[in-house]
Amino acid sequence: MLSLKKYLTEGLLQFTILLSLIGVRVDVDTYLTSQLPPLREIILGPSSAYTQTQFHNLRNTLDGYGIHPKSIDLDNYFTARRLLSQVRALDRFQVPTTEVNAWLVHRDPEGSVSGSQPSSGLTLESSSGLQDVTGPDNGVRESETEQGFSEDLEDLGAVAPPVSGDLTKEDIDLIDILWRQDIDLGAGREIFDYSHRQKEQDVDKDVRDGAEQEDTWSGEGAEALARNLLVDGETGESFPAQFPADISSITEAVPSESEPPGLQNNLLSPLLTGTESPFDLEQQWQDLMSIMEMQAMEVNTSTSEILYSAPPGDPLSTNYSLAPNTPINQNVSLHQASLGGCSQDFSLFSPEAESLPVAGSSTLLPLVPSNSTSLNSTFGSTNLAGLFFPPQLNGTANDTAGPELPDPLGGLLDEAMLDEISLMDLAIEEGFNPVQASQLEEEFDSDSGLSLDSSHSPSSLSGSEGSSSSSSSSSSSSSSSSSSASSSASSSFSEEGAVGYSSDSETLDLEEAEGAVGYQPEYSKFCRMSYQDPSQLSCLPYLEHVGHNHTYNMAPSALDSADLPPPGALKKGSKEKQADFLDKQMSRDEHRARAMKIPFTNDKIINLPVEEFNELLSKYQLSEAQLSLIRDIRRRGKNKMAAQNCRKRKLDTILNLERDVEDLQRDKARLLREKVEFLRSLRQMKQKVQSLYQEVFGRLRDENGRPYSPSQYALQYAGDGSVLLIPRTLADQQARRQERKPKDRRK
DNA sequence: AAGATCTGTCATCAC
DNA sequence: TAGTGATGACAGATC
Repeated sequence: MLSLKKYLTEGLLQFTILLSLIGVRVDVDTYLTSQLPPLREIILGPSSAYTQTQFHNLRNTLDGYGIHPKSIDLDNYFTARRLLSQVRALDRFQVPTTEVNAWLVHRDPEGSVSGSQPSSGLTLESSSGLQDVTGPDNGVRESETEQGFSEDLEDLGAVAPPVSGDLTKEDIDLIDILWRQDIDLGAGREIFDYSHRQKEQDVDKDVRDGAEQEDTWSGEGAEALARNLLVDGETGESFPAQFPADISSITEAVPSESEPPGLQNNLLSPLLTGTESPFDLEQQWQDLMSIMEMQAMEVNTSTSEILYSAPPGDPLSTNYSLAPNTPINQNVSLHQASLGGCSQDFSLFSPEAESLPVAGSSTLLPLVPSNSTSLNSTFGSTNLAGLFFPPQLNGTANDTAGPELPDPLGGLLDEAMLDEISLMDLAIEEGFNPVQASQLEEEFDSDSGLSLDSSHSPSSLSGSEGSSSSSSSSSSSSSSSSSSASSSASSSFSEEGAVGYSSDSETLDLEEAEGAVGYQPEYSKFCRMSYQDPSQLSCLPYLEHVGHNHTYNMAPSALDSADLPPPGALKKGSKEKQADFLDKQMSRDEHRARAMKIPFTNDKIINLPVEEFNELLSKYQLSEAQLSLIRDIRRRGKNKMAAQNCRKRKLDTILNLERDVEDLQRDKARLLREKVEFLRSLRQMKQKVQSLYQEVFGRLRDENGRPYSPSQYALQYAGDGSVLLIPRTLADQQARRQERKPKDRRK
């Protein structure tokens, strides 16, 4: 059951991730439910995170009755609906339960939705607009899929500058990989270079086809987005560009000096696309959770901090205190809040600019992460503002962190991240080999253990041994089984006197044997294993250099037919040479048998069954010395073959172990690569959630229509699933409590 | 000639 | 108990 689960999970997850990366939504949940209900339990388990999110309350609220009676107008309705859709879409972050208890959002009178966006509110219904967003996103994702993987593979073999004297080169390589991943996730230096961004924007624009230009974004919003959307040069990922100007009045509520690069404006959210979203976060999240469940790695926080501490303020380096399956309610109860002017009905989570925190005319909310302690609060019941607005509060923001974003999912991803990190730790501790990663690159999609042999040096053992025991190479526990199988094969071979461990000789390919230059044991072993069969010996002239030719069991007659030229070719003088040659070919026991005039061959002496052997002895009148010699010959002969079998078995065991090690290293490299991808996805999800928070918070208005200051208020997920706007001080207190709880639990 | 490797043999144990 | 297989150890042969 467990193995089946692992197998299915691995395969389906990889396939699903691949599909999702190329823009195809795969509803695994539906598939599993409709077609293979047991598989759902097998793969996901009864407590799976695939539990459908309940949006009933949300929908009910949306469909007419949840709108604040004081602000019932179409714009507000659409705005509210859009925001709620975004909240709904949080489900794809695999937040188990989502409800909206209340929706007390005021429409800011002066806020003109249609003012800056002609198609006010229509963006919600504009499928074309959404698709236009997903279109380039697909391109981005595809490119990321290709470049990302290749880059990861390149990174796996990359050489990083020495970090610590205690670290090995492989450790450094791994750290470098992760560090590059952080950069890829939006921390590129290009963010701070506006001219450079302009170039990349141009390139990005060129990439986009004309269809996109026809979308509903063709107005200011689209241009703004185009100006600010950057595509990572390496990964193809989009990340926010810092907008130098064009900051709306809403930004006054937020200190601009701590703003992260990037704008939140003009972000068409994939969350609004519903099931059409190419970037199915739910899917990825579920995949991630399944993978992590499968891996069940040990948590190692300390090492993880080392691993992810390279980029300052890296969300990955923060502490996560919430279990992955912790219920996270997304009920949006924006009590006492008014919805600000939706001057632009942009969306939050454009795949292209998912990390754009603030938009031109929208609220500019700083997303620079502060010290990690503010991120320790759990997602479910603590201060969200502590996650999103730490800079204003404690002033410890690191401006250089720029794209390093706070971690709205920090708590949510706590254990998951730790598990993943621990996996990385394990990989590092066990000495992940970049060379193996490069090998992995060559056989990226190949799990065949045999392919690895191609990368071995000619002097490697595997050249010939890979073929010698290929039948048992795929099994990790094949040492004993292969030995027994080979023994059985040898028994069938023993009729002709070759009671050898003959698996090698039976499976060895001549070409492969030729390729096994430098490993003479295999040659000689092949010779040994087959020398009892004269035909095999004679057909292998290249084995002549092996001087060991102990035709121990071979009768002189057999040697005649096997090793000597045809009788017609013999000259008179060569008979003596032939006799000498035969004498040399004979073993000591054969010489002794000949000297003692044993009337039958050593082959019979050795290989006959006991009954036949005794019967044979009874046929002749043999002296005591002859009988003793015969028994010694039989004993030595059998022991010789036993020794051969023993050595062969020992060698096979070693080879199987070697192969198992290779397989494990390959699996480790694969898991490591998957982890890197998962971390990337996690980062993206965090950025999206963070953007959503900013959007929601930035649109809140008090009774006077003024935006709430992020330094004074914060959004908080309550335990019942509602989202509350609470004073900052209260939120901080709760955050501290949440920090203590996990510590107490650990104690 | 020395070292490595292969092979046969012996001793021993276990079945 | 004898026969047989497995295996460590040793020594000789060969490269």
